[in-house]
Amino acid sequence: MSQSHTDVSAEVIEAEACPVAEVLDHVAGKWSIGIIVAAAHGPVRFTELERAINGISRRMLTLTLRKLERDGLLQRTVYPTVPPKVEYELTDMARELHSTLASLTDWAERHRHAIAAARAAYDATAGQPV
Amino acid sequence: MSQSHTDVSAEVIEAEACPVAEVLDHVAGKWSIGIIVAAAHGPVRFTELERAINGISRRMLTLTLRKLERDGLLQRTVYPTVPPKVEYELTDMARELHSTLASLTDWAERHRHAIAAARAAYDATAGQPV
DNA sequence: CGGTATCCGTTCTGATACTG
DNA sequence: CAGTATCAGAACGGATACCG
Repeated sequence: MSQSHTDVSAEVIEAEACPVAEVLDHVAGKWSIGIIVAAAHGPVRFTELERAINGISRRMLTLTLRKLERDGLLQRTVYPTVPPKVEYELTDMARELHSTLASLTDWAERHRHAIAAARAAYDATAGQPV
Repeated sequence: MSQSHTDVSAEVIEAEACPVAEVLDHVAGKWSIGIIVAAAHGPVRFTELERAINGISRRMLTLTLRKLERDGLLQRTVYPTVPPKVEYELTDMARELHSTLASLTDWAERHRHAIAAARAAYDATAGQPV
């Protein structure tokens, strides 16, 4: 990093954007948020998540779960019972993230329509339909 | 929405996660955040962004710029001067987002080490090195 | 200056099938 | 119940070259 701070902007990018981008890269997977939200109110089991998220494949659920676990956002607990039982619970860190995500949710909700409108306008103006 | 609230989780997902996921899908591109941050302190030109973000290709810059513009996050102004001049500026909506992103940045900074540690621990425990 | 077009490798996702 | 394995297709991202 820092190969010659010829201009200030570059520093801003490196100082602010990188950490977030890195985190978001892990949080912004197509399903991560859904899982964090679903696990926010307590430990959840694999199948519960599968049903709750509706649309996610077993594969993606597993992959996303692993990624979140690896990043220390999810704690995985295995109960060696006869029918296997595994519970996923948010770590403190993730719970904080969940709170933080709230303002983003809020922003998203508040501007959802504006975004949709902007998109429609853009498509109508720039990408003249066939 | 609401296809039969058999269980609460599903509703939470549909009510909260979807809009955010949708938004984050647009904001979480590898470069979107960088551009938003870089444009936060005023209108920027194409080339400025290209230099500021360092590592981005012309193609990705254009694509990301278009995406953000389409979503109404960026306003593109073309000055029909002899050497073409185009400026990109955050819309009010995007400026709000930028503020919101701050808490996420904060979270990321505060837990960066914890995440790295968790990852290292996970790799050491679960994915026994060759 | 500010793009667009094309090629190409990598990553992400989903569908399906099998297992401890 | 809670995964893992494999495969194929779509989307993403980078490099390069050309254009108004």
